Amino acid sequence: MSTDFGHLHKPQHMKRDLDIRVAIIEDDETIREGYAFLIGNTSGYKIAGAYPSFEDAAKKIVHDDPDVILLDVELPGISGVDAIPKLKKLLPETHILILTVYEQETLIFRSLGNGAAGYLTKNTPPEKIVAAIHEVMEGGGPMSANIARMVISSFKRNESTPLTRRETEILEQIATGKSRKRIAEELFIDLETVKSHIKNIYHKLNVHSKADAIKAAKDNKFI
Amino acid sequence: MSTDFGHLHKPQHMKRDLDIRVAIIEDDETIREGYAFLIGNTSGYKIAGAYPSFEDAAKKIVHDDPDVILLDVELPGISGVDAIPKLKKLLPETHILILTVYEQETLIFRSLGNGAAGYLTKNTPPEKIVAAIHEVMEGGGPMSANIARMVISSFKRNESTPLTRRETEILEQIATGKSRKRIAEELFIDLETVKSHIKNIYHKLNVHSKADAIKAAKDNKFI
DNA sequence: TTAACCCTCCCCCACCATGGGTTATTTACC
DNA sequence: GGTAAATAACCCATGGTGGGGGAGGGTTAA
Repeated sequence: MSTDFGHLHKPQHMKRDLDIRVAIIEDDETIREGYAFLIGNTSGYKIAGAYPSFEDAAKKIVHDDPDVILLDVELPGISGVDAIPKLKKLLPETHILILTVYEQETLIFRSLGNGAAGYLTKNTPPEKIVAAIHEVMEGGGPMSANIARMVISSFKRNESTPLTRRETEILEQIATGKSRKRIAEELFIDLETVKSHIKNIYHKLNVHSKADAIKAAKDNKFI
Repeated sequence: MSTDFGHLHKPQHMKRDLDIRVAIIEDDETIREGYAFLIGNTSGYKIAGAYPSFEDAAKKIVHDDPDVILLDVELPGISGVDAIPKLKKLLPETHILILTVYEQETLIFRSLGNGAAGYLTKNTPPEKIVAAIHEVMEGGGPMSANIARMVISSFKRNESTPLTRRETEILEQIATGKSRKRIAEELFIDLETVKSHIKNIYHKLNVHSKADAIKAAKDNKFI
């Protein structure tokens, strides 16, 4: 099942300790073999294994012992996103690099949340894929430009919030689960003042509950 | 106050519409002039202005009209982080690229939250700085490798959570401000079951309130 | 100097949620 | 066949939430 082009260009018995061992989990055979050929023929890199699904990988990947896994997010059987924690359990020291056509926010953030070290789209040129493998080995976090843009904008607050500074502050406190009383104490204001602010927040956001206010504010990046 | 090396290598009247206009806000004169020289002498790029502080920039930057601003986070007077929203207000279409020696998480996340389009450390080689300017113009989000690593790991969940899947799910719902009753309805389970899960969560996290549970879980990246 | 906005505080009301104790069942995976 | 997880039930006392109104003092900008 595994594919190894390492012997094509250099003797394994000499350099295998220095080579970065790369595994590929990708259901499309053409793409899988293409990456394997690319990486296997790059000096300093070696294919440790190539598998069409997580189920296939699970049987051999611990023995193949890769340093970096290139992982597709859409796989037959268990999805790539859900495979991440399972792979981390099998190989805790191995870096997982997502390589996929998908650019949906949920897939990106679920992948990174599950422990992926980087996220590349498949239009990434070969030399950048190799550079990204090197980068994860150095502790970096390689991302395609559009992925990086989405990741960065996920941090960005909405500048045109209808909430005042105090209202934003209080809504942030509410979102941490604190009671109005505790918020009042920590901000050194009266409970009645907190209640007034909350009423104003609810009016501005057109909601009638804590949960709806938090959701509206998060959706609009007011907090 | 502004520095312009554009005339050194090409006629402004011909190519100025095609050049990317770059401004620099950096208090260290040597560094500021160095970047200005680098960028001004790169084909396709032009220095629109170079200023030692936000206060100096504020007077002229709207007239200088840059496409990209290179911004230091530590400046005399108003800090670079706090200058970001003010610059965005003056020039809403302009991309802000942080260029700094600081790698503290709070500075990074506050910068990105305030609307920075990218974050580079000052050990970035000149050609990568120029590439990053190009990348923000294309809608990307350039980051130094170590910055990207910090950003990605901020998404990463803790795999060794003491909470079960259901407990994690319920604590996430609590963190959105929903009541136990509403959580029960949305998960199609009894209110008493939700209460049981919450009691177990509190025991495992050694807390005695909603707010403390949310804080403990967020601090440890259980949610 | 008004008006607008923000932050602050006060009263009223009805209703619902929270924290904690204990025990017990069913399901599912080693 | 045992352990862990998810489910549910009963008890208790306490506290918080949402919404109605009004009102004073501060700043800022037209």
